[in-house]
Amino acid sequence: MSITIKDVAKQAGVSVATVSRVLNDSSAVSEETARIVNDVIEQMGYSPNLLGRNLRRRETKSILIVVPSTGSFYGGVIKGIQDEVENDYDVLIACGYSTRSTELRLLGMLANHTVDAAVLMGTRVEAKTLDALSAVYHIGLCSESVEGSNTLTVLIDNRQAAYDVITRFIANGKERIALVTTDDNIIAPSSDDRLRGYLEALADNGIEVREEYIFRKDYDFTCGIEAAKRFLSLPEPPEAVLCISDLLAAGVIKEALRQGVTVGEDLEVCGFDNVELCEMITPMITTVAQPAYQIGRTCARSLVESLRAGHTPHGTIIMDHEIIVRESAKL
Amino acid sequence: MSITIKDVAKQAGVSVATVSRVLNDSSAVSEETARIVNDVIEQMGYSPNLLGRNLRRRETKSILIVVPSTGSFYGGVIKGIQDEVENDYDVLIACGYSTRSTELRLLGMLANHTVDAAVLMGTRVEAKTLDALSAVYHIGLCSESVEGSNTLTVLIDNRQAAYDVITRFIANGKERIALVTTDDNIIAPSSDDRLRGYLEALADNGIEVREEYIFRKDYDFTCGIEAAKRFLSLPEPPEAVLCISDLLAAGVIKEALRQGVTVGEDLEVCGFDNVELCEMITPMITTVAQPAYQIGRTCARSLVESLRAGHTPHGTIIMDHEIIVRESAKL
DNA sequence: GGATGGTCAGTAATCGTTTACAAAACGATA
DNA sequence: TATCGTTTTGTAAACGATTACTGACCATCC
Repeated sequence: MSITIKDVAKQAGVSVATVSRVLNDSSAVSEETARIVNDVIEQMGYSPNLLGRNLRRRETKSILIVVPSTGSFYGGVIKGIQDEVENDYDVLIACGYSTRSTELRLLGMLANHTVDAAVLMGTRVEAKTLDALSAVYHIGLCSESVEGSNTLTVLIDNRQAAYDVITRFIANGKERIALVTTDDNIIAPSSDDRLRGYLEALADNGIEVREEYIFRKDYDFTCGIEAAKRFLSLPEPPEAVLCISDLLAAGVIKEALRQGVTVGEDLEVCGFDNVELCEMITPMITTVAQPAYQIGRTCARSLVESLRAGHTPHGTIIMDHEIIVRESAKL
Repeated sequence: MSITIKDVAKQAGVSVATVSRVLNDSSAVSEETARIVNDVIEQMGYSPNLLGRNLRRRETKSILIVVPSTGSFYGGVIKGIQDEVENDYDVLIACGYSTRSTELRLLGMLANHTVDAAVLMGTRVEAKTLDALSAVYHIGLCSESVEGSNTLTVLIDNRQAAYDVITRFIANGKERIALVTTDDNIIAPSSDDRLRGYLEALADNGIEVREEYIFRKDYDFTCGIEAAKRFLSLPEPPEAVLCISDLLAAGVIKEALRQGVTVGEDLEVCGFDNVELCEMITPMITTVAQPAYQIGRTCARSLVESLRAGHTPHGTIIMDHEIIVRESAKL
């Protein structure tokens, strides 16, 4: 079938050990022999079977990224991880589809030695299970924490980010400020934190919270449309809206435009994540940017270091967020 | 270190062969023994080392998808592949970043037995190399062909799709019809086919081709903006534009709006791919939908079948496209 | 000339599984 | 009881690599 190290050895007239040495350190092998072996390898098109190698070495030099969906926010994080590990590790991506069983199945790749480490971007796995796993395996979370877990987590201060946006809305004279968020705080505890920031900012500025200004449903575009419909049908519609994702913001904007509301004037809209979409729609979306690339790199660095050091990584790393002002909100 | 089959065997007081049998067929093992072994496995939290297993079995039961970028068009194809192989294969995704060397490195996973098959969505690998690889390994292409290659390819008839759109434009009385495409026909031969369809449709309807109506640059949003700027500065600007991606269409629309042109009336714009973005921007984008999910499933099915049958798959499979009429073009 | 040391290469054990083959256990039959 | 089938189990050889250990070979030095 496939060409193995044995075939190369035979062809080159040396032992498999020598071939292996050429493949690796090549220190204790004469130049002449190395040349011959390399020629044979070249000529036969030999490529070492990583199963054999990894089994023996007890490591795979690859890391797994579990994304909840094939959406586009993750691109930055993935690139960051990729760049950080460069030639040291292969990066594989798998989709967990936000279901616990799929996620656990994927995390099983740690146990069965398919990968050396895993990065999750939001998960349905509970803190207890996660902590049990991350005590033994190298696991990192990006952008989304898990309430009560000590697993390595790299993310922004979501409470503060929301607090900042609301504060700026208020500084600009807005008082009727709404929030569009998700009711699924299992997979997105960040939305809880953002809600908290929203509430605290209002409280700190003596503005009372109006339950009708908080729309909770799901992450996506259509929910944004729904939210806008609700808000705009209110006797006193909000003057500003913070959405916990850019997709939601896009939905709000679309519906507002449809109803003839001037977004950026009559209604200010701020999103979250700074996905590419933000610059594509008219008006362009003002948003809170997460340093996705840096989050990825930082998480990967921790993972690789701990892999090298032979322990598992823990704790939370907070990265800086940034408010990017475009057209949909002046801020 | 990790728990192995030997540990389980010892603990259960049986041989490793018996444990292995319980793990697999479990046919020739008594119920009593099976129960004991399963209990021990459960209790010790044993999970078989896939490196050992795969090495022995000479297969990994996993397939690799190489995407050119982390963009969102691929979601559908990925889901299709995923669903088709369900519990039979793990699906791993890696990003080739449209560089030949990265792609080749990833395809090396076939040679080193990390995966059983690979799916590419557009590649920079040349036909010769690709054919050499696909003669030995299980490789499939989705959505983008490679000129002159016999590798299994699943895609729509891009020439026909463009032809259809242009024909409909003409039927609606448009004569000044532009095209926004890429000049990179290595990675996207589909754009060549679409160009051909555009030209043929014009020719078949006796409309002369105007070189200034063809904008060639790149795939993305900003190129769409550039294209619109060019078109709209022409003494006779086009009445309709076909863009070979939705992102380009979004760019064209954005710039047109900025210049006060009513998209869908003064200027009709049609995109390609039917990404989620289409419904998000105002006006919503009329586009050519590829049956991404079906493309993925079909490709995966071929791959799995040939894997089972022990040969490599070849040839081209054409799927139906569909024009989805929204607001940016009446068609 | 024999002891010493340094290079270079080979032998064989090992990583964790699966599985062909052999052997044991067991009940049934003569 | 001896024999014969059937289960059921164990032994050991793969799978393809790495690497500790050993030894061959050669040059150097006393």
